Amino acid sequence: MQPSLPKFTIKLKREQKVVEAMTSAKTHRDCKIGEQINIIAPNFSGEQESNLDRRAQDTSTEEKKDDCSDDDHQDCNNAQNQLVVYNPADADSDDIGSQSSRTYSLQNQAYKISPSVGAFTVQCSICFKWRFLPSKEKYEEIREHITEQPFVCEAAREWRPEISCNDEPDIRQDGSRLWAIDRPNIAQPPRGWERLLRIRGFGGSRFADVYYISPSGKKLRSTVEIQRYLLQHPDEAEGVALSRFSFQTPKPLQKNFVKKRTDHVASPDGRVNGTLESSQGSPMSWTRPEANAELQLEMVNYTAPVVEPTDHRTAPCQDPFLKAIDRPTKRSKQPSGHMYNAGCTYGNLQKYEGSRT
DNA sequence: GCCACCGGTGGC
DNA sequence: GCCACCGGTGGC
Repeated sequence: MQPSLPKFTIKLKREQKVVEAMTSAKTHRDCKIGEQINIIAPNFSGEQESNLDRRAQDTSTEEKKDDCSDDDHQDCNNAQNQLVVYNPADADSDDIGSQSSRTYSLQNQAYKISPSVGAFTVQCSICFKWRFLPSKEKYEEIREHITEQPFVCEAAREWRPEISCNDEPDIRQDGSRLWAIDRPNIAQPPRGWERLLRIRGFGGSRFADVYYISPSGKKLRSTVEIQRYLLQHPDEAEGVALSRFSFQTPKPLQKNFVKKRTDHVASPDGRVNGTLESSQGSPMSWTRPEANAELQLEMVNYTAPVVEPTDHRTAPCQDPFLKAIDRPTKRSKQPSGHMYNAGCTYGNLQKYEGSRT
């Protein structure tokens, strides 16, 4: 039994994807912070699912395969303490780019939700069930110390007094989301500052961007900019250490989510090096944004989602929290069909990955 | 003109 | 291959 390691999940706004982060023993060994990100896209087939929340799903009656073939999440059996950055219904949220927060009711309580990320969950290190977190702030608080202080259901009683490991998980991995591994132990932003994670579209040159919003609303995108800003705004720099800022981003499980640096640019007909790009040529199953648009989270009147012990490898998602709409890409330059082609099954993904260099 | 988003690239 | 940084650009 290897030591438990953090695992994070992020569900992307309007992308019907969950970016899930977990820490595997391997990555912990290989990486300074020992994190990876697993992204699971729409129509993700359980047959080919990752092992990200295998333990969580093991709480159901279904049987699991033990193929941890992917090097990046091979130590899936140690996936614990997962955090999920999960986006609530954003159908009415056109202010995706804004920094404003919304309030919604979660089990008769009002919680502030970041429009850029949404709701957050964490995986219990005891029962491996996933629990929603009431806020991004709580997520960041837990993430900051997730390694030395693994999350347990009991800790959720802070905002859900009745919760226990005996309750159904709030969320399970299914095929409708994108998974990525977030980084553990990222310092909470200094008081008055906000850390923003923006997920890019499929096939981009990188997976995500991190921004910090200063108390005065200035958006900063690198430590250089922050350092410069602090020098120019000493009133906001007091007690603010650069070490409090981290621009580390989650990493997608779907390895081809991010275009390789050596990848060739696809020609207009979608061909790369004479072959069709995955978005058109692979047998992936895609979810169009229009289809996703009708999927909305139901964060209001929240109760712990009751998930039947069905086979998630084939059954559609029944958890209302798993319903989300996609985050539109502002730049029309990126074909939406390409972007939403992230909705591949895991098997297809691996097949595709196998063709990568 | 602003800015969110994306790509490119140097450095490691 | 990954990260950090920053320039380009299209939508508004």
